[in-house]
Amino acid sequence: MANNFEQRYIAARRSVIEKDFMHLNPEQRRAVMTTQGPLLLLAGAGSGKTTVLINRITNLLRYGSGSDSTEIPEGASEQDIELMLSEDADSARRKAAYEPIEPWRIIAITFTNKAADELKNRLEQALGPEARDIWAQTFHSACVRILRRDADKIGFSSSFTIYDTQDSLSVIKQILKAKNIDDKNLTPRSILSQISKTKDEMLEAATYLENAKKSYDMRAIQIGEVYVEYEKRLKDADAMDFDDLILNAVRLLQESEETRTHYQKRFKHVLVDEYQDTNKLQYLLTSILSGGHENICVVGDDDQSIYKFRGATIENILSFENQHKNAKLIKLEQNYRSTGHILESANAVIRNNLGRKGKELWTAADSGEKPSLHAAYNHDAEAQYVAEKILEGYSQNGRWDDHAVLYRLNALSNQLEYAFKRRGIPYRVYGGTRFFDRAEIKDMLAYLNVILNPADDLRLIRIINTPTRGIGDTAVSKVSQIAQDRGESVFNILCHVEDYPELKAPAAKLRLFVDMIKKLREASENLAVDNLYDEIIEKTGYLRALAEKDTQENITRAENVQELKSNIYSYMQETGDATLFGFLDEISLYTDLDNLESNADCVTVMTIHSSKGLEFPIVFLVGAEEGIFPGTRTLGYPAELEEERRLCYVAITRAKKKLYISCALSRMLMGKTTNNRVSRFIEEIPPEHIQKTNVPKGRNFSDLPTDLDESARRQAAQRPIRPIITSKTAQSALPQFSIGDNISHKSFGAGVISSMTAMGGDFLVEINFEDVGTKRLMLKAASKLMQKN
DNA sequence: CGCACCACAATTTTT
DNA sequence: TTGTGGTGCG
Repeated sequence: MANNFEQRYIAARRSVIEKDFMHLNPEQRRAVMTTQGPLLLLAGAGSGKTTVLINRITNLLRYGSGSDSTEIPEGASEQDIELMLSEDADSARRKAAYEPIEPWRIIAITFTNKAADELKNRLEQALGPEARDIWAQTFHSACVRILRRDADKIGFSSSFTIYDTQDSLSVIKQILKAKNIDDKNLTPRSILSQISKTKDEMLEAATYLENAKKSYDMRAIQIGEVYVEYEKRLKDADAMDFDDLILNAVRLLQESEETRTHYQKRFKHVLVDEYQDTNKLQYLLTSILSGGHENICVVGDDDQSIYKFRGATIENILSFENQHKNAKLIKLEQNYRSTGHILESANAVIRNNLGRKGKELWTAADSGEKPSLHAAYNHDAEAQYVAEKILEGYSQNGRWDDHAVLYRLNALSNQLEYAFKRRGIPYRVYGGTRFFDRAEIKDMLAYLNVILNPADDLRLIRIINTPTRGIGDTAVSKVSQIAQDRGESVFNILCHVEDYPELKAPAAKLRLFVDMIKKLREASENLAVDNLYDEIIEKTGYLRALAEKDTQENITRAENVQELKSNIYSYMQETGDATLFGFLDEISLYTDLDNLESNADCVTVMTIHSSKGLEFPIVFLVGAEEGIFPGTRTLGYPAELEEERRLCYVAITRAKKKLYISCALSRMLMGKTTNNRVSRFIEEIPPEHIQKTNVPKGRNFSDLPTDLDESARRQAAQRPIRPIITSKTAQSALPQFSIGDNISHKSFGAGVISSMTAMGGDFLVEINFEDVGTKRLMLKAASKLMQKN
């Protein structure tokens, strides 16, 4: 009897909760309502996994484990069941909740800031302000948060600094110099990547070196020696690199029981996005965090694992069910993104991989247009073909940003850019130097870092002669040598230059520099961050130095220096208690400012890798040739080939409505011309799903009759090139300014726009300034700093 | 110290 | 072919 009552209670509760999630498909709903224990969510491309994550968290907050718990509350009664089955939805809902989870007990981990932000925003949309208490963070920022609390337990201060990759590389370069290692096979990059791998294995530097010595591996010994020194220098500088953030967080959690139990008790639910991209360390972190309750939900797609080269191990997802007993597996296979033929093509390609869980995407949408394969005469003709198809698409729906062009190799972007420029197609290439990686930004941040912490030798040396103040390499290496020998910071040595006879020559200049830093430090105690920043610009003369030459390059740099200030502003606005430390901490892990300003109507041009997670109505996949995609390097290695195939799968599944695949009969790459066959991946698409045009039947393109080549060549040459756009089309991207406008610019003051020339989706504008004369600026960047009068 | 010239190498990338 | 980094000179 009691049993029967329990069952009815549970069923009633479940049906109440289910009503809230009827907008989801059955698998999605099952995922949302599975709240207990380990859950592996295999989410195919475009299957709505973020939606599931959001709804799952909603369910946890609202109903706790009500949807799948077998427990019932004490004192549950028949009346409760009746209430839950009644029309009174509000009361029913209240009754259905079973131990609802507080938002701060949930941690959702992503890889990129972009993904974390999207998650945060969507959570807040769905749940309101209480969503802010959910830890929705990247692996790295979550680890920083954990480390800032307890870093002293593992020998760092809680205000440790974070070295980015460039910082790490310059430390390694310094070490190589000091150790006099000059080996072409031991580049700083390769050493760093070995160090990174070693950290992923959780091997101490000393242990790594020992092992290397035991096996008489000369290369490893050298790397080991560098690694030991590298670790020492970072420790001395109270610094961690990106890998250390995860590694040290894991160590901290392993070594300190207090810390470990603190988080294990705190977090009742751990969710991990893009699980196929995790490495061993990240796996460890998530399993420690979820230790005890095992409420860990990982979402991923083994078919989209494309980051093996940076340590991601597909094993994590393939063996999740072994690592976690009682793990449940739910596959999301219904695709809401692409039309039928595109999906079938993707399925047909990925089916050839062996190392996968196995999924078949399907869609309720109609089959749509077939993907097409176009073989162009050469890379030039291919780019023209793409440009024409884009113009065609634009004329149909009046949007550029419906289009994306994807390629395997960055090197393929040149031809496209050229073709787009000639036709006035506005485009944006992703993946250039990022804002925070720009030298001028790193310089300004270095100043801020040094002001906060003068013992930061790395950053101090970076700016000691930037802008130039007559302190040369010899002076710098003397000072840092002294600092090394005496075990003091460079700044300390500089404070007492007079004590060192060998520094007599540059002493005056060094003292000037130290005094400046000291004054800025004093100023930092009283000034708000933005005013301090102005003071730095003033005292260092950074902008003045840039203004000495008004090259386009320097103008852009000056603008970037100003732009950083807007970051400071927005930080200050968002944070009640804005401090210099707070600002630096926030941006140390935030690297993709560029993405924020991408709302202009442009064609997107990028690598397949960076397209993961995005979608576009019309997608072009260029360079679909053997030797490029898959690349020559991968040919003999089945595992590598499978990764390339996954990459192809990612590319295909970006397309919503139309997919244009193209290849070139002959292509020049790195100065050499080659004739390649069509990519094997494309050949794997059965003819009923793909439309081939102009594709030769022979084994090799060079089998083609030459006259066909000739006519194709002539055709390509005679194709009319649209004049550079002067009219609305391109201007729709950048509408605010036109010739003759009176404007005022933050750095240059008042002026009049005298000319505008379209350039690759942007405009080169010439402005006559009252004070500083005529300058030529790129409008996109400049428009942020100026306004119409 | 800054600039010009030459050699050399060149998947994919986030934090 | 293109971009970068190192060297040597003014």
